Amino acid sequence: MARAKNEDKRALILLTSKTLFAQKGFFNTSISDIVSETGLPVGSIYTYFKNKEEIVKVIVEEGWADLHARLLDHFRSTKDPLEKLQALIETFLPGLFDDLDLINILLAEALDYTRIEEKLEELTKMIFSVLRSLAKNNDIKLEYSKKEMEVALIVYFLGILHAVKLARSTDIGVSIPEIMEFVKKSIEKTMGLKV
Amino acid sequence: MARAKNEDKRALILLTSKTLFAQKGFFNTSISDIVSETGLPVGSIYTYFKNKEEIVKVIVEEGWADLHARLLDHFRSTKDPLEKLQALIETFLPGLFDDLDLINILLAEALDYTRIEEKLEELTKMIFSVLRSLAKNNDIKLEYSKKEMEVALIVYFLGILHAVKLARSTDIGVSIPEIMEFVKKSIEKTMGLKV
Amino acid sequence: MARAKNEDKRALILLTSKTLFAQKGFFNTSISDIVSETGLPVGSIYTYFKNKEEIVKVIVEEGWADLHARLLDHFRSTKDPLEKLQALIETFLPGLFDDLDLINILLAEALDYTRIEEKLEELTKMIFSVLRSLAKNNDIKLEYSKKEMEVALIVYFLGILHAVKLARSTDIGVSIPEIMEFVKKSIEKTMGLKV
Amino acid sequence: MARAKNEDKRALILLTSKTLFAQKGFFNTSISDIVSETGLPVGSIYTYFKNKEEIVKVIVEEGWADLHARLLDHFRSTKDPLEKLQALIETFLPGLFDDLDLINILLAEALDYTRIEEKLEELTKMIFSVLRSLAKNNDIKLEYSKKEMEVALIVYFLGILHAVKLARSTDIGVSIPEIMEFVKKSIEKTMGLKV
DNA sequence: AATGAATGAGTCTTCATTCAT
DNA sequence: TATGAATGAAGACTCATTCAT
Repeated sequence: MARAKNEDKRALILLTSKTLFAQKGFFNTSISDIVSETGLPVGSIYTYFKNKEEIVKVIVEEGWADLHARLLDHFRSTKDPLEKLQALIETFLPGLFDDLDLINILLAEALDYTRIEEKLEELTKMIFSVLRSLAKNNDIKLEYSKKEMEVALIVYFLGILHAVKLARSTDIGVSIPEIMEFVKKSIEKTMGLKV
Repeated sequence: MARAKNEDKRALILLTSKTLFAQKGFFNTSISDIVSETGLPVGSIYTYFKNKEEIVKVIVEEGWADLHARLLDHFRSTKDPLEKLQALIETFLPGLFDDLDLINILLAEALDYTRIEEKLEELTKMIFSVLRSLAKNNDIKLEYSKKEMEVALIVYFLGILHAVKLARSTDIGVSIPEIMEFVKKSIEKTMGLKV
Repeated sequence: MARAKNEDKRALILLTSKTLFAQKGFFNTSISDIVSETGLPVGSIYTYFKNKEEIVKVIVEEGWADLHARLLDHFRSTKDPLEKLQALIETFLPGLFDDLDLINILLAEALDYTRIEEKLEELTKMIFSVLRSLAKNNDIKLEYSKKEMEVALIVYFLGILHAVKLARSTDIGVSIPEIMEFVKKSIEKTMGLKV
Repeated sequence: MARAKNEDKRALILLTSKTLFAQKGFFNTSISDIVSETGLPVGSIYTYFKNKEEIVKVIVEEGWADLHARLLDHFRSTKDPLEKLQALIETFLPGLFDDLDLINILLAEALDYTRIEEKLEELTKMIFSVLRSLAKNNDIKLEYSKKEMEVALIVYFLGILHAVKLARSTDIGVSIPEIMEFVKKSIEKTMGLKV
């Protein structure tokens, strides 16, 4: 009885807000902007979300969960660490780069709204374990300690995200394929193998 | 004298705003916060700056100019590219890392208020020319093209800044000295020499 | 059976609302508060009551009717005006004082939602007639005219209620037994007899 | 320099709000009502008061302080306790009754916004000391203990205020002069003297 | 009848900027 | 020039009530 909560509306609010937050920033996007853009009445925003802050939080949380799940899928589809690495580079990263809105939000506001450090740690661990297996399998002597790898991965990941963001929104003179190429070459150099 | 007093006020506004913007963000800092913190009357803020936006712009612009000048000073103090590189690593970077407030502002809001891409380009060019001389002087065959170096420098620079920011404000499990160490090692690996 | 269930719901709404209105006030109590506290669906509130206002009105109306009925019962149980007076003082007043929630609502909002003056008049008449019979029976010469008695009863009644309210909710330094004692002594003084 | 805060505006806001609060109640009076009625811009309300709640608090606080001061003046103007009592009855009470708006606010909302019990205690002490001197001077044996007097004064005061409120706003059948008369007679009875 | 999502007018409050003094 | 009161559009959010299911 009574109307059931409408999943489509929730999704519409999230999608619209994500675009707006990415374009204009969280603070420059008003609830009234979201209302105009979605065509929903103000009240409806609040039947689906406690407040404006919760909207960003959910965008980040669900966006990240999605990325994470996709990566896990790729990792589970093979045992070979090299294939895992390839999946990471050829499928996961481009997929992530497509979600520029999420990247924007993550880099701009996520710090205040979600534990970004936990997410980075999750990711770092997964990649580190792949690289280690890869090294083991191919008899590669890694020149970096665990801690060094950790630092490297964090710096790379944040750097790549930010570079992609700038690549799309400014005249930085660097393209996304070039960034992809850089990532690939770096890994190849570090691991001494072709991907 | 009166002039000096005015400069003091301007500087006070900039310093206070910088701290506040870095701590609470641009949008969560009100002019009235700046007024309370500086003890100046509201009107004064507007005799020194056109509006709130101009305050961030000046903070970023002057902050960057300062960094840039410091780097140039170091570069001019020697002809030896290795010494230049060392100055970069041992003086410039730590100096930059000390200005965490500026880093915070640059990464969070700068995009909207200043041409960060131009600044990155400036920096990239300087470093690139150092590395090239270094390679030439030491007969190192650089394995990266100019474009690749550009991409690499951008990714590294942004990644390092963001990592430092996170290192200070969250529990990311990575310290600034570790980040410094990573930078050094990366350069040594890439250039095949000790710094 | 189904009917009984409905009566239960209606009663639950009234009881819960009464507590909430007394605790937080009518305007600080939202329908949603009543919903949370009762566990009933919002819609149910509106199948039992036209709107929020009607809930207070019913609380006051039924609460008063109950008090009135109890008083009448006591009065009917005896012919002796002295016993009536005693019933009034020893049973009715303490009973009323126990319904602090009703007192709170009556004093705070009743004016807007119910004809409190009619209720006061009803009560005043009953008490006045008791006192008159008492005076007659005991050959007491009342020093107050009818009008004066009316004023006195109104002032006393309102003053007592408000004092009880304050006694319970603030640190007024006066207890309910002390108020009871004052009432008794006043009547004894006025009527020149022991109760 | 700059405009000085305008005492007239502050007074206008207080006066207007007092009337509105008394007429429609605190919760039924919106800031926007105050704005319409005063003709001031919204912002101005907030340059003079922190928020809506502060407006009531100030109304009550300043209103009470005024009453209190007036009473003190009367008390200081004479040493004779009988004259003090007369001042109380013939000047202070009528003055208070004229400020019906304040009475309304005091009885309706004061509990939540001001320590009404402290105010009652202040008043009670003053009156009690007058009555005691009076008793002493005239060799009257007071039949009430200090505590009893306290209770009596509280009940009387609250009862009178509430009765006056009802007398003005409803059809309670009792007039303010009649209430005044009752007060006078009660005191005369209790103290055994003419006022 | 029962339900609870839907609605949007209305709430209080903020705040960058202006301008009278 | 220095000041800080004045301004009002815009902000996020609430909530009694309705009505589709």
